Formats: sequence, structure tokens, C-alpha cells
Amino acid sequence: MISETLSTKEKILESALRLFSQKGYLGAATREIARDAGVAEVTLFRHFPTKERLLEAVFHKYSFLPELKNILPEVSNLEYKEAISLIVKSFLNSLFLHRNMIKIMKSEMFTYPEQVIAFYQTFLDELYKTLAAYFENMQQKGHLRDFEPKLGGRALLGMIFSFFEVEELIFNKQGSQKDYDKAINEFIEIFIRGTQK
Amino acid sequence: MISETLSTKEKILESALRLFSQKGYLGAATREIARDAGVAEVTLFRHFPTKERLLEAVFHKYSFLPELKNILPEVSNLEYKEAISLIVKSFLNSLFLHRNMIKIMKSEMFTYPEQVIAFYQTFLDELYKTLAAYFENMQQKGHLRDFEPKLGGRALLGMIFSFFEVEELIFNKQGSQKDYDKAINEFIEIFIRGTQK
Amino acid sequence: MISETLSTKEKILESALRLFSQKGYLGAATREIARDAGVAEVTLFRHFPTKERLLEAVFHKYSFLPELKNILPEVSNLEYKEAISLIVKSFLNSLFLHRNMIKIMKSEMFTYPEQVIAFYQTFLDELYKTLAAYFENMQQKGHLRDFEPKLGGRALLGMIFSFFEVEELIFNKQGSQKDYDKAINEFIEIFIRGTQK
Amino acid sequence: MISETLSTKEKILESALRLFSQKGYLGAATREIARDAGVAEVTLFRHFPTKERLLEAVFHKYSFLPELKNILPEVSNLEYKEAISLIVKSFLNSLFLHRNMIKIMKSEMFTYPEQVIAFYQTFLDELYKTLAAYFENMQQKGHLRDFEPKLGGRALLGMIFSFFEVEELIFNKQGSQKDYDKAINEFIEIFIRGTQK
DNA sequence: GATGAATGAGGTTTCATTCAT
DNA sequence: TATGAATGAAACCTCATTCAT
Repeated sequence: MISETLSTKEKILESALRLFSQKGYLGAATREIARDAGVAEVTLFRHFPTKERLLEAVFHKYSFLPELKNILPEVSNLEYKEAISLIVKSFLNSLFLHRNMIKIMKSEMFTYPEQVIAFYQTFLDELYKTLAAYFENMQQKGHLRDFEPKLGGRALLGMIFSFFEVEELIFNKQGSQKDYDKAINEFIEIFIRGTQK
Repeated sequence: MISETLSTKEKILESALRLFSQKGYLGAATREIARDAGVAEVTLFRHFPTKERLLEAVFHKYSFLPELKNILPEVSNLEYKEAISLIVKSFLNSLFLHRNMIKIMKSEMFTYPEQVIAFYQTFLDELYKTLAAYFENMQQKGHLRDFEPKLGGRALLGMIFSFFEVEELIFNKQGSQKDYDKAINEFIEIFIRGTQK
Repeated sequence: MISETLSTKEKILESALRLFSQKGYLGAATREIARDAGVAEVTLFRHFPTKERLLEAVFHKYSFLPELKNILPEVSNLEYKEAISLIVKSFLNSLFLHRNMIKIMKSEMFTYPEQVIAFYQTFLDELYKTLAAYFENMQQKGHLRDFEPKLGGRALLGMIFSFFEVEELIFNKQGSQKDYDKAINEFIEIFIRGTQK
Repeated sequence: MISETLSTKEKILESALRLFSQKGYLGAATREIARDAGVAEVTLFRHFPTKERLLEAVFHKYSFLPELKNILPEVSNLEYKEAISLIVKSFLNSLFLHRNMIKIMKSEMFTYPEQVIAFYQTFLDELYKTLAAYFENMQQKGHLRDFEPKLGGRALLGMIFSFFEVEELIFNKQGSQKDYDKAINEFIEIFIRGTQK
């Protein structure tokens, strides 16, 4: 389960990611994380002086904001529907790949240290802004009706995120792939019709 | 802080709601809940044999699904835009009133006992279905284009819920009421254009 | 070792006194104190929320300042030498009876919580003042030469305390009773000659 | 804070002296001592295989008995009062200079390794004997009344030591220099009157 | 001679829960 | 119904010390 080539620090971070996401921050004991990483508990504390700092380190290491941002440049030359489709699918894919991280982000958020909360807020804000920039550009080109771009971003991401959350985190993806795709396409359709001229 | 007219059981449930929502399920100690309710810790365990059962009781007592369902009959005779507007606003208002409950629902959900998770799943499913019934009816009347009604419900609720979550739970509602209204109206507009014929 | 008639709190305090005096504050583990008292470790923390508070409680419970103060009224009608002799002997006797407490007072004092240090300072100050009052009275009666009464008190108590400390705490009373008495009488003689007219 | 010209060993000893005196033997962690000395914790253990051995080394390096002994030869030709005055002042001065060492000596003594305790006992015994030798000589010259010389030494040192302890170690020298001098002179006066013919 | 990395044992404290009244 | 007193298990974290280089 643990690759031999990882450094001790990386092994600990990996185990922390997994266990925080499975049991929550409070529910995952440092002893358990250490055991899962194959090190002594003290070793964990040598690398991360407190559990809070370990959480912060997990947040920074497994942040996937850059990944999400990278999707946007790729779509600038596509037709609107194709662009939105790619954005939604890439976004969902990214959410899926980082679902452990998302579980952590969503659980007990209000009990986290200030720094972590600030980090999350920045994460969301940057995400909205990035998407807003795309809509703004499309509006200037005359492809879209006049709406507040940032709110458009929040509407689209809201639908997707909410759907992902329910399917993956709550229902643990019990639906079929076909249903999954159908839902996504419906969201895309609603959003496109809702924002085009 | 605690009304004198509440029964012991109710006082405990109220304190549990408040503290679970503030500190999470694991973060709120039974000792603290009991103290907040003004009773001995044992008394809490007299009424709820385990902490899990207390959580379940909180879920059942403070569920607000009926409230949400009651909105729908009222809108059946309104014009589409007015109906959606009322639904969204009532829904958001309800979310706001029960924000403590929602915090609990969203935090550590995956660590909760089976029964609680099942309860939450049913809650969501019924909500979607109720909204779907409205859309279906509107489609049959020829007011809306052909889309999967339940997914339409999820799209609308997703936008709203996601917005609510970010504003209330994460940013702790730092925006002004005006910004708030503007955002909601934008969402309504997108959804209406996206679903009308 | 532990009388059955003591309350749990008293048993814990007694064990704490013993172990703090034997191993120092840091050297005595709460686990060990609890075991010695025949209770679970949690029980200790129910009665004393922190180890520091347990230390404070020990200080207050086993303070013997009143005992020392009570000696003085008894000597007011005695001749000077007899009075000093009684004071010294009673004082040493009291030190001996409370040698555990004294060990605690002297060890790690600078690492103790503020409150404990303040308590100790008050203890010493009151002791000096009480003795000073006796000397002042004797000076007014013309039995003693003119010296600063409080400093006289400190001189006398310093000799005794230092002697006690070395004998009991450091050498663990290896000397014979005879040597012990001889030393005390020598101190008394020096002090009397040093303060009389 | 640390002179560059000190050897590693000396740097460690210096830091150990400071930290032991500030936090006690148990309260000062080897990790902290090493950090204060600017070396790795392992390096400390290279030089001193256990913490106990480090303590012993501190005791030997910073012992100041020779210094105290050297005072005596200088006073042999002085008048009694001047001699005692010089002894007391030199002694207090020496105590002040080595107050860190004294703090260590006085704290947790009973938890120290045998060797350290033996060292301390020897220290005290030699000190008493040295002073006793002076008194004996003065008695033979007919300047002092007949009293047990070693006990005279203990009386004098007891007063001084006790005073020093309270002022420096407990009250942290809050009194003025004038009060300080007055106290010392009072002690000298008492002792001289108490031991002269 | 010096060190970065790792550790077993143990520290204080908090947890949900039970017992006896 | 309500509680004061007690608890085993486990929480996070620190200790002095060792290993391998």
C-alpha cells in the first residue's frame, strides 16, 4: 500500500490524506496515521509539530487549484457548448481524482485552524475569478448575454459541485455511468441556454 | 439562554443542536452539551443511551423537510418566474433558519451512523422528487421545455445550496444583502432561461 | 497505607503530598499519584482539573503557618532564653512533622505556577512578621538591645531552617539526637547573646 | 549569546547550567539544552552519555568551593568584626555570582543521582570545616568564647544562605541595596555579639 | 567530531459511558 | 427522574536516547 520510494514525510502526508478523508480530522488519530504510514508516532511529530500543522501540510500538498485553472486556457478557442462541456467534465474529473481532499475540505471546516480556512476561501475565490474571466471574454466577443460573470461561475460550479457531492460523498456513487453522464449533460444544457444570448 | 419551560429532553436536544453545529459531532463533548443544557452528564445518557442516538434524535427533531415541501403547493398557480423566485427565496430562508442543522448535516457526514446517513439520503431524495413533481406538471402544461425534471431540481437546488454554503458556512455571510439578492436573481434568471421553451 | 475513612479527594491529596515530596513536582506522575491513592487517573482529574491545581491544593491543605503562629502567644510570659528555646524547638518540630511539605516547597519552586509562589512568599513574610512582633515587644520591655526585629527573626529562622534543611533533607538525618540537640543549643546561645542587651 | 571561542563541550555545559537553573533538572529538556548551545541533540549525547552525566559535569565544572575557601586565608590577620564582615560579604558575593549553580543545587536535589548528592554533601562539609578552622584559631587566640566551631560556622552560613535564598531565589531580589546591606550588617552584629567573649 | 532521522516509553488530559443512590 | 462519583481507553504530545552516516 505504501510505495517504498516515498520519503517518510511523504508517507505520512499520504496516510494523513487518506485517514482524514475517511474519518475526518478529529476522527483520525495521529497514532493511526503514523501506523498507516509505517512509522512511529513520534516520527510524525518530528515532521509536523502538531496535528494542525499536519492538516495544513496536507492542504498545501494536495491542493489542486492549479489543475483546475489549467483547464481554462485550453477552451478559449472552442465553441461555447464544447467549451462548457470540457470545463464541466474536466472539473468533475478533477473533483473525482481529489475526492479525498474534498472530503477533508468539506468536513469540520469550521473547526479548522484559521490558516486552513483562509486557504480554502482563497481556493474558492480564485476558482470563481478564473471562470469569471472566461465568461467575461465570451461576453465581450458577443457570444453571451449580459450577466455578472463571477455569479455565472458560481452557478455552474454550484450545480456541478453539489451533484458531485451528493453522488460521490453521500450516495457513494451508486448510480450508473449512464445516469451520471445524462445528469451532467442536462446541467450543461441548462447553463448554456441560461447564459447565451 | 435556555427557556425555563423546556423539558429536560428538549433542553438537551437544543444544546446538542447548537454545539454539534458549532464544533462538529466529534468536537462537541457530551459533558459540554450537558453543561450547556444545565443538566448532569448522566442525565443526558438517561435520555439518549449513546451519543449516536442523541445525534439521531437531533436529526429527527430538527428536520425541516416538511417545511420545504410545503412551499410547493403554494406556487402552483403562480407564473413560472414568480414561482421559481418564491421557491428559491423560501428555500434559502429555510436554509438560513436551519443553518445549524445544515452545518451538522454537512460535517463529518461520512463518520455518522448508518441510520443518520440513510435519513439524510431520504431527505435529499424526497426534496428532489417534490421539486421534480412541480417541473413535470409545468412541462405537461407546456410551459417548460423537455428536460429530466429531477435533474432540473438538482440543478436549481445545487446552485442555491452551493451559494448558501459558501456564503453562510464558509465566508460566514460577509457580503451585503444587496449582493446577496443580486446573486439570487442571477441564478433565477439562468435557471428560467435554461428551462423554459 | 491508605486509611479507609478518607474521602477520595483526601486520598489523592495525601498521595500527591507524599509523591511530590519524594520525587518532585515534575518527577511525580499523575498516573502514579492516582495509583498510590487507589483511584483511576481520571478520577484525579475530576477532582483537580490540572496537575498545577493539584499542587496548589496540596499547598493549601498542608500549609502549617497557623501552627507556627500559635507557638508565639504561648511564650510571651516566659523568660527570654526559655522563650527562644521553646520557639526553636517547636519550630523544628513543626518542620520535622511537615518535612514532606517543605521538600515540595523547596524543590522546583521557580517552576511553579504564580499562585503557588505567591503563597510561599506570603507564608514566609507572615512568619517573619509574627516573630518580629515578639522581638519588638521584648525590646519595648527593655529586655533586648536595639535591632531590627524582622531581621532578627530572619536570622534566627535562617539558622534553624538551614540546619534543618541540611540534616533532614540533604543528609537525611544521619546525626544522632545528641548531636542534634547540641547544635540547637549552640544556635540558641549565639542568638540570645547576639540580641540581648 | 554564545561566545564563538567556546568548545562544543563548553557550550553545552553553559547552556545546561543556564537551563537547569531556570527550569530545574527535569524541566530542562536535552533537546532544549542542545538547541540553546547551537548543536544537534545527538552531539550532546556524544559528549555526555546520559542526562545525569551532564548534570554531574555541570556540578564539577561550576563548583565554587575553592573560591569560598580562598576567602579565609585573607582574613586571618584582620580584626574579628572586619574578618566576619569580609567573609560574609565575599560569601554573599560568591553566592550571587553562582546563583544559577545554587538554584540547581537546591532544586530536586533528592531526585539527583547518588554521585551528585555526595558531591553536594562534601561541598557543604568542607565549607563548614574551613570556617570552623578559622573560629578554632580565633578561640585559641582567646578572641572568642567557647563554642563548637563547626556549629558556629553553620549558624553564620545558615543566616546568610537563608537570607540569600529568600532574596535572590524566591523574592528575586526585590529589596533595595540599602535594605540588603542593613540586613547583612544586622546578621554580622548578632553573630559577633553571639560568639565573642 | 558531528548530525538528521527515528524511536519506545511515558507524560497530562479528555473521551463517552457506568455505578450506586 | 436526576445525579455525584468513578472509570478504561484513547487522545495529542514530549521525553531521553540510539542508529546509520
